[in-house]
Amino acid sequence: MDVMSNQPAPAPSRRDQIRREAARLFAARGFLGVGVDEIGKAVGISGPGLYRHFSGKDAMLADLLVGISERLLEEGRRRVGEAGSASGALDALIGGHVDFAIDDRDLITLHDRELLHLKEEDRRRVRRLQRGYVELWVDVVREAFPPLATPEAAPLARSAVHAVFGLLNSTPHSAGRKSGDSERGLPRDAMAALLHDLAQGAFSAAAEAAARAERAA
Amino acid sequence: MDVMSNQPAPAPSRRDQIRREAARLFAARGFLGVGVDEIGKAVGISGPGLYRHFSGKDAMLADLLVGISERLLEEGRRRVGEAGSASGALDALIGGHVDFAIDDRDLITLHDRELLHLKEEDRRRVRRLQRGYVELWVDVVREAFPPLATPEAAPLARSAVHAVFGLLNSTPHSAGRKSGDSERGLPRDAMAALLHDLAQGAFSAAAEAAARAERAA
DNA sequence: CAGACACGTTAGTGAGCGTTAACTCGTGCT
DNA sequence: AGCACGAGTTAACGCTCACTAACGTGTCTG
Repeated sequence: MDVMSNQPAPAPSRRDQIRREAARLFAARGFLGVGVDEIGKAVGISGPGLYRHFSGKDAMLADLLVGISERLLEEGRRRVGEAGSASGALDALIGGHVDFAIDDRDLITLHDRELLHLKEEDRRRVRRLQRGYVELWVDVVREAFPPLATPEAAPLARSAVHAVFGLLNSTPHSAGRKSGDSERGLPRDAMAALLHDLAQGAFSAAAEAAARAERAA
Repeated sequence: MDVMSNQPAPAPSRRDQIRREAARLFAARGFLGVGVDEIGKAVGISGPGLYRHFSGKDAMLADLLVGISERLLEEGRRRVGEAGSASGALDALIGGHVDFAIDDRDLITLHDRELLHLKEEDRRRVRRLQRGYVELWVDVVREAFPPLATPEAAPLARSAVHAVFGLLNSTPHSAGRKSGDSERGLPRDAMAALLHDLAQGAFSAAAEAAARAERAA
């Protein structure tokens, strides 16, 4: 549990507080459904005091979405770089995404729900990061499953990756609210293991489908 | 393709027009992001003329969400009733959901994105229908995969069903806009076949995981 | 023909909301 | 002491938007 490496507790800045509460509220009621007064109240200041920390409501959302996308891509690249084999890299990618999906449920929700409320510039930035992340997965998956490596199977591999993202990001719909709680649903680690298995099962099925198509041609 | 049974072409009522355009707009920009004037303009009348057909903006969304949920549940029950075996029933369920996810992308998007903007009463109604649909799947899946039929595997089966929904509903993220178009992504039937295979692969993996857990106990 | 009625129109209203302005208060630096 | 500055406060502005009111108009129907 990493009890030894207790850094001096970075003292969550007000900016981070706002990030967390804004993410929670946006996930719960949608970007347009939350007023700035409400976000202010959630962090203990009221209303326009937020403008000392963010240039506007849009900027909060942009900060959140860019942040997630960057973290996902960086961490993904790091894990792939450290892996010894293609299947090991895929395992690492799946594991990282599962952790993220379970532990940062709010952000996962926002990630594909509120993209459209960004200003053109920020949206392009997030889209580029997301595309990079997808590419990373597609490359690894195709290397890990030879039948998907043929040129004809490329669109299939890409669609399979998108579908598996949908699978992994399903946690907001199937689990309870708090982590330490025994509400409806599986305990955290069992859920993580299940998602991991489901994702691998799906990719295996995609590979088999590609192999069948190859044989038929 | 059922060319013979051409009913007198029900002449899409204005109400249906509104449904379709509202679904499109809500899916594209979010319920709170589109104004009634915009919906009006999309169907050729302007602004408050909509109130002759719906009691309010909320009522349009409620109509859409209740409609999808009812159609999914009814069609699901029908298919399960007509199937000869548990695995046949699962196939039929998957096929039905895939068709729906691909052909009614807007509604699929709304289905889990805008539920929170419903009035308490409508939301409860939709939730009950959704729960019924999930139950239908869970029962069929557990019957089709014996390792999932044990009492201990029940939460696992439920989570797997939710995850597979996420997988099947991923089409809005991975396919182009129009059906007859050859934009990025797989052609419709290939996408349908792929999703079918991925879903079955995921369920098989869930069953194997449950079998492993059983053996370990 | 009369009038009921379905289906629209434009103008207006009241509420909510993001943002800005003007001002206050503590805190550290010179 | 004096002062710049970060961090908040309340008040107000301007705009959007769902919804209502009042009014028009063709179309069946008795």
